[in-house]
Amino acid sequence: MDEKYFPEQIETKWQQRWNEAGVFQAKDDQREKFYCLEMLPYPSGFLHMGHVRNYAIGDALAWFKRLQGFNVLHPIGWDSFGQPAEQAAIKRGVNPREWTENNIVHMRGQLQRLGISYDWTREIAAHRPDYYKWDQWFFLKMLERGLAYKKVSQVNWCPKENTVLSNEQSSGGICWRCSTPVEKRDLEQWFLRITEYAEQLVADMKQIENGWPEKVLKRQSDWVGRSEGAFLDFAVKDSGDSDRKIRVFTTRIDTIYGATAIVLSAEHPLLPELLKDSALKTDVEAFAQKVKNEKAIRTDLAADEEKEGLNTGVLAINPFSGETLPVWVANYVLIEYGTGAVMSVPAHDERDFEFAQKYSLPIRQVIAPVTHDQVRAEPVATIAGDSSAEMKHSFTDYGVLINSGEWGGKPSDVAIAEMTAYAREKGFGEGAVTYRIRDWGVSRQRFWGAPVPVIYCDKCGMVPVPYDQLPVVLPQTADFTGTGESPLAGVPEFVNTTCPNCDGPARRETDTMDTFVDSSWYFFRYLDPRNENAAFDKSMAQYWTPVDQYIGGDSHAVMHLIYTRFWNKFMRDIGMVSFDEPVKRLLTQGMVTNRVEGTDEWKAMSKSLGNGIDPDEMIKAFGADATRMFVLFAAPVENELRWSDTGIEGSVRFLRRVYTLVWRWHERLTYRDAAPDAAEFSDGARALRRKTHQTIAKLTSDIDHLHLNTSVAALMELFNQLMEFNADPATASSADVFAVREALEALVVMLTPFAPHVAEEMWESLGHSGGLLAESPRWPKADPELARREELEIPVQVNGKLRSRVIASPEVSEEDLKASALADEKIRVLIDGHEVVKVIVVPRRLVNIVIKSA
RNA sequence: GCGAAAGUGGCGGAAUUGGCAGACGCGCCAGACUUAGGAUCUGGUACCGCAAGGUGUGGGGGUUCGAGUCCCCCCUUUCGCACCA
Repeated sequence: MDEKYFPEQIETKWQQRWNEAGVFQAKDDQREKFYCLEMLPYPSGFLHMGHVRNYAIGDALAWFKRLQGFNVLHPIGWDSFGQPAEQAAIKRGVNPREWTENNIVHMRGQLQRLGISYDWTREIAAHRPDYYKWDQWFFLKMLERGLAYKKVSQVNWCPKENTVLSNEQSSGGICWRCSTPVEKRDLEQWFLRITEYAEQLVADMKQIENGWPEKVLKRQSDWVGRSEGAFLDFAVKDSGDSDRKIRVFTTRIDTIYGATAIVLSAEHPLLPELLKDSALKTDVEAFAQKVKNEKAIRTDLAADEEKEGLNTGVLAINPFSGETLPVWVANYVLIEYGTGAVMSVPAHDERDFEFAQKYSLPIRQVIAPVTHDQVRAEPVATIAGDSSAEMKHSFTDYGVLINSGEWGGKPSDVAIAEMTAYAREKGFGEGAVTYRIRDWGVSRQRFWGAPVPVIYCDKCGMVPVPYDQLPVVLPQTADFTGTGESPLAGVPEFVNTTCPNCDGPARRETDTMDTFVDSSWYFFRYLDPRNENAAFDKSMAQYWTPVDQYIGGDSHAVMHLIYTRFWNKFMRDIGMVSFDEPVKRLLTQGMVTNRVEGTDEWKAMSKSLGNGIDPDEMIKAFGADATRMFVLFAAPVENELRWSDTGIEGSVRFLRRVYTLVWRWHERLTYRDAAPDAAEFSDGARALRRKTHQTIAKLTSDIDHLHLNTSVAALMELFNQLMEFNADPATASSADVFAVREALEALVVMLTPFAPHVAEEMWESLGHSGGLLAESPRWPKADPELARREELEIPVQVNGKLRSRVIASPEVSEEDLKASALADEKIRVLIDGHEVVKVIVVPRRLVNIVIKSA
């Protein structure tokens, strides 16, 4: 140990030692396991502060569990397929593979300089064939089970350049390069049937609701969009023969007597047939086309535009009331949801209300508000009773049915159940659940991804690549024109192949997979990263998974985190894992922001805003330990973290002061006397020991709950108390030395999750040269007896205001506490001459004396 | 527009879940040591007031012996959704 704290020296020294000893390698042993996982990074080339925060949080937990004796798995890898590599190829002519590999080398170095305790022997990278082979394997398994399929779907198409555009490239409905209006074009694309699992994705949330942030589950549940209601068939009234029906979906069957129209989406498949005999055929078709065109243009525009519609002249019959209703086409009915047709109930739906007002459709109230109490009576006043034309708003709450034939007088919930059953009985409807989630489109017309393992043969049609021919390896390079068509299509050696079925000439699929496929199951590969015969061994999964703690940004709240749940359920169904949910606890950490120069705005660090902070520079200037500790101390993990240069200096200052204190004591502490008798401890020493054990108790619980900022604060408090104790190593009694050793050792061990390098250094110099902190369970145990306060300062209030304090022992009886409060001099002055109405005594907490004011 | 969450010193944030508001750190002020200090150390630091004392957790009301914490209304900010029938 040097006299002065030189972070750089200490950090390289311990990084080397850890590496040589292989202490972070997870072993397959019998201990209780802890799987600590951080979202794997995209190898963009540079670590940013968001990464540092993510990994510092995970590492604190990993260290904590390791020091507690758990068998900890803490791995890292690279989400290395994806656009930026291909962009670099297009712009600068670099090979995506080289670009990616170089970035990995650089970022790995950065992570190592940060000293994150990863098991590097398990490192994986999505772009390597030994990894994406298993993407392809899973794809084929899904294909076998009918969960992967091909269907025509719309893509953005620039008619001038003849290319496919991504949503981003066609923002605003025009081509990003030539400003030509974008068309929607139909293209065959691969999909994974996530909708098959929609119900489970919602239902299984119960299993994780205690470990996942509520807001993430909320977003996922919105994303799945489960909605209970009913399908209802409205018979089309036409000249005679046919028994055509229009099926609608509704969640409010109880409002059906208020339906005054049926409204179809412009893309409704039945529309052409319905219009066959209509006099308005041409007009309606023109209108429908116009709506379709408008929809094609608005890709990401807000959808609160004017509602427009047109009466088709067709009539339909309300199956409950027998009433005849006009059938309209309108722009506000979505083909993607439900059945693409709705019954329009203006009185009880905002959109229908707006539409009805514009086109003077009748508005008929059929639900009356329930008046629970007087205060809630208000809605009645705003809605007319029988003359519904007076309604100024739609009334969308549940209530009691009126004007609804035999159902009148029934509450909504009862009516919904009964009417649904009735519809089913009579054969014109049934209860139904719809979901908003749609199947996962995984086709990408890109080079830098896992090729979809499928072959097309003129004779045999679509043929899956046989399992023993996996992986389908990406060619070394391709022609990166940036046209939006799959670059693989331009590589004949790749495309041309033979049919596995008939040996005839055949072509390979040239689409690659969405990178979210790679990240859906990667953390299972860490368990068994070199396995050549399976994605992972089942027994490994049995031991290590589910993940105990997953940490990452909340930008992945829906996409990645819902795909990975889906993937797990699929793996369960094919017998690879035995549980429903892959992640027990999830933390979505807050963003790291910095002031944008010249403004008052705090925004996520980025190159383009020029407000980035380079982790390497911080490590150089302050050390990895201080950088990590600051990031953990500055804010609660889930909050936004505003960068502060002076804040990080505070962290170095703290580490340096601890270091200096250890330096002062280390020679005295390396030899141990026998433990002194309890009676030998001075008041100060007992207070120090109390603080030590209180701090141990606090950290043991705080770190587990990832309250890392308060953990660091508690360590600072313990340190402050050590300074206050102010013993001199040269003259201290052996009891004092004992107390200091206990406090200092606890402080050093508990500092490890936040500043592991300097902690190891100090641990060694305190006489533990035999073994690394990293190697054995050294987390201290709190002794509740020592942590207990010997005396309490009990606040005394008069009428709820703090007036005095009395000293009492923790065991004091309520009676005695009351008596000493009433006897207190300051209190006596205040209550003198007043009637004491009541005295509230909260044991160990406070006394409140209620008096009548004179 | 709809929905959710959150508002505590100059700043980041504590507060055992209804019981001493402001832990810890940053910043700031004063002092010490220094040729010097943007190093280090010591002390101070919610607001008003010389003080006694009073006020104080976005604003207003309420429940309670007692409210940052619970309830109602309002304001502001942030996030999510965007015609989901």
